[in-house]
Amino acid sequence: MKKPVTIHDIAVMANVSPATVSRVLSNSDYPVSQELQDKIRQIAEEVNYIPNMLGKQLKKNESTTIGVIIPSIVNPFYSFVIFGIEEIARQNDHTVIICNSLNDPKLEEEYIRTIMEKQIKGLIISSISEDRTLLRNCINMGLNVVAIDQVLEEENVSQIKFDYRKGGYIGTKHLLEQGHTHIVYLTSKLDRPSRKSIYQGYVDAMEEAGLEPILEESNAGGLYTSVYDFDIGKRLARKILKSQSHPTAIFACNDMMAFGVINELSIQEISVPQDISVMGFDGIDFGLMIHPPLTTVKQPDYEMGKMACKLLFDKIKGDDIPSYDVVLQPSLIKRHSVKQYELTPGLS
Amino acid sequence: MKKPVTIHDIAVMANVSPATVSRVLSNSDYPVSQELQDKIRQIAEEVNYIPNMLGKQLKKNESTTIGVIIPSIVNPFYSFVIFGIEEIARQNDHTVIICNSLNDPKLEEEYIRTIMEKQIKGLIISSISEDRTLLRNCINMGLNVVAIDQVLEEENVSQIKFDYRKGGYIGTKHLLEQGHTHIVYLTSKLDRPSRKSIYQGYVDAMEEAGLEPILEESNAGGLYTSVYDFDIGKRLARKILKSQSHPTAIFACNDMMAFGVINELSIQEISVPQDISVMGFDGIDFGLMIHPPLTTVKQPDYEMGKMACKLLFDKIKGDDIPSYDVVLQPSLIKRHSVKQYELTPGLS
DNA sequence: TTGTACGCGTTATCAG
DNA sequence: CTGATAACGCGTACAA
Repeated sequence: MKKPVTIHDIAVMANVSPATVSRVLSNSDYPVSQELQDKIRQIAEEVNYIPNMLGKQLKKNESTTIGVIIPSIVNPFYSFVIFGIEEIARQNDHTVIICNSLNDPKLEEEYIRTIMEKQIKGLIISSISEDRTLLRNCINMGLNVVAIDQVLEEENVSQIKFDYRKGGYIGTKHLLEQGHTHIVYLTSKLDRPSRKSIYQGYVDAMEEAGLEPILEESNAGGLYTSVYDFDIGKRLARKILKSQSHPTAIFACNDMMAFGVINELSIQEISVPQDISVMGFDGIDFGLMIHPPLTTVKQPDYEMGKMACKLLFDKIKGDDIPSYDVVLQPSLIKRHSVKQYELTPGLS
Repeated sequence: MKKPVTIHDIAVMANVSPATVSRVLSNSDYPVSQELQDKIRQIAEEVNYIPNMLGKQLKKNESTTIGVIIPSIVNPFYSFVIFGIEEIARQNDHTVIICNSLNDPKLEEEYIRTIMEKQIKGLIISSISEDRTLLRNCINMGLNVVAIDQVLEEENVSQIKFDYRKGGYIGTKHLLEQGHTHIVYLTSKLDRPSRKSIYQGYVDAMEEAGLEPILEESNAGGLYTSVYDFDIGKRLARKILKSQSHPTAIFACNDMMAFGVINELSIQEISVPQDISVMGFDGIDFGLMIHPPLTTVKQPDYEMGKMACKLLFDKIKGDDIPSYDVVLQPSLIKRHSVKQYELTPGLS
């Protein structure tokens, strides 16, 4: 295991100064004679020179990696977000470090600290923490931050927002347009702004139609596996079936829960959508693999990641560009888990 | 955006030398009087000192990040692998950079180079490339490598293997034991050792039972999305139904394909498992969310990631420990996509 | 127990 | 156009 070769080594081999080698090998625009350029490049090639980023970054105080903090990568939604992020990062010759906060503010803080220590200049975060003092500090020290998924109202952080309320609204609206009037909304704990917004959209659409919103909320808090939401869906579905309310449609706050609902209904031999219609929220690919394929509200995950990363590089490069937010719009994916009733003439 | 404070700054504030500050703040075992320790720590706290890892690493030639190269994070299997990796990495105060090779040897090479430039000492890789010269070089220069998923027969790389053949064998065996004799094996292109091995296990079990193996192979090559495999499953299912072969069971080379098969069968109103049984391979969580819940062969993804990362740290720390491989065993997850025929007395 | 001085690999400044 | 030299922030012989 020999020592790696440095520009100094190459310098002595080529009988030039390390400065000249640096200028050539780092593609500086500083003028160097073609003759020396060729010579140096050839030697570098021969000895398999690999530049040391640490030295470079220490000197230039720049970084070629960005940090991403999300609750958990074991969630198709975030997988796609990261996929988008990584694509843009690669185009900008940056690499991505992934941090699963597991919905734990303590872990989140630990990761932010690590990111600062590593002199990373850019962070994309879905923050779960209430306490913003650390992040505030880091921003003041030059960290560029883009928030996704969860809003993060802080000066100088850009946000990729998503119109959750509208998502809840158009999902409900679709059910109404198909003739449903007895629609219950299923959700895991309404402890995050995003979840509240979806619910709000549902409420708005219902009230607009002069109908009574019916909420079924799970009080269980914050795990992060997909099976977990699935189970919540099953449990709430059972609860609804036992109750006296007989909805014609169920709107679940995410696709996993919707899968759970459909699963439970099919076990109890209630057919979807003939007996009860089901609407999801997220638009992950698996929705089209189940039976019936899930009608759902699409939250653009991959695009969200790409946008977030582009925005981040805008911030990192142009220090004079003002922070701006982007609000992505939901769209409806019509598949086959929602039944159309006889159109009621009164509805549009 | 003020300059970050360094140990030198703290040194002047405390009227001591930078060396003393370094010794205290880096928790060196070098003796420093309690008095000074307290003083220095307090000042560091007050001024919100954040150590610069770059300087530290440049000096000590150590790294606190490991690299992971996998085909695509948008694949539940790899998501879980990474989840396991990150957990162990965190326990060892390391951070993880994710590289999606997208099954492109060119990209893979690019990432390996980047990892070397960043002076990273540990790499976990599911390599797609045929050409090992670069990796060979890196290993000689001190890179520690653990291979997962795809075998990588190189001196000094440890491997987390998985007994694919056995997986194919026990999956088939289960179908045989349930009384099936007409079993067809569905697979995407047999261009990787892992896929060949599963198929081999299937063939072994069939021949052992004196039955004819039937192979249905997709010739389409290398995309990386889940929907892709799903579609292959659907297409191959259609092909089988059109053909004169009338299998009682279908064994798919991964769960996504199995989902596709089940989906296509259910669309054509062929009921699973009453008319045709389906066996998957992977054991991802979604298998239990579909109808019927998928019987499948489990490949331990999360555990694979954890093992790989532990092995990697063994290599990084103990430079005298010999490389060793770990072979993980498959297990059968019995759910409800396989029907039991009347037991044939002749079979065990 | 503390301080001095140097070097890790690189780039930027300045002088030639 | 090229070279010497001084940083970047930190750890560590060696000296005191």
